[in-house]
Amino acid sequence: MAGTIVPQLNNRLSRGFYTRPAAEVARDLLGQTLLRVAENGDLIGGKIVETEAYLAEHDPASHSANGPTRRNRSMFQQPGTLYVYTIHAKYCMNVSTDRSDVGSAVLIRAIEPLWGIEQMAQARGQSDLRRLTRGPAMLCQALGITIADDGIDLLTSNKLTILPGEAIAASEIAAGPRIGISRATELPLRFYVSSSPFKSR
DNA sequence: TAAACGATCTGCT
DNA sequence: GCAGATCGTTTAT
Repeated sequence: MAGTIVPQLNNRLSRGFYTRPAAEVARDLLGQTLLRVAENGDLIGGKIVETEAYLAEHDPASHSANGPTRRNRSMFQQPGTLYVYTIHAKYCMNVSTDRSDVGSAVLIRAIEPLWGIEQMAQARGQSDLRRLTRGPAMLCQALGITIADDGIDLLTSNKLTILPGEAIAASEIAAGPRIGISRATELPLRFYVSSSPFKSR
């Protein structure tokens, strides 16, 4: 069982992994391991099964479309920086990609819970495995990620990182329109593992 | 400083 | 499946 394998924190995805166009990073994050290290050392996380790319240029749906602001500044930090924002009174997490100065990121929308399921259930006030991390705000609540985590570096943080996971077969990877946006709705920048019951739709 | 708007979720049918 | 809650950020006055 995958959940019994203890993740090795010294084996993180590299800076170079994130230093590529957002769509590539979004696709390649599928299957990787998102891991939260709790205050008491508990490991909480799982396999990334759904992401969305927000591009550096010509993407009116991106928070960075009108340049840097106080809110989106983490998108303009070095690749691998966490960008947490509030929307509808909830939190969503992204990872900065591409180059520091262009403001692109990948939204992590859903994971398959593998480690710390008890802790996630408690944080969510919900025992149904399929309703623990099935959307960006649910995911943040399950992992205890808040606006206070905005700007942390996934390559050096002791609290949150991404490790290499299992490879996903190309035939299992699907792309489609991003969810919940009103502009650039036609671009196929949402990527997901088509067979996973943990993707948001 | 006021108003509008979401990269959403939950509860109820 | 859908209507309604929700509140920080942005943009306009």
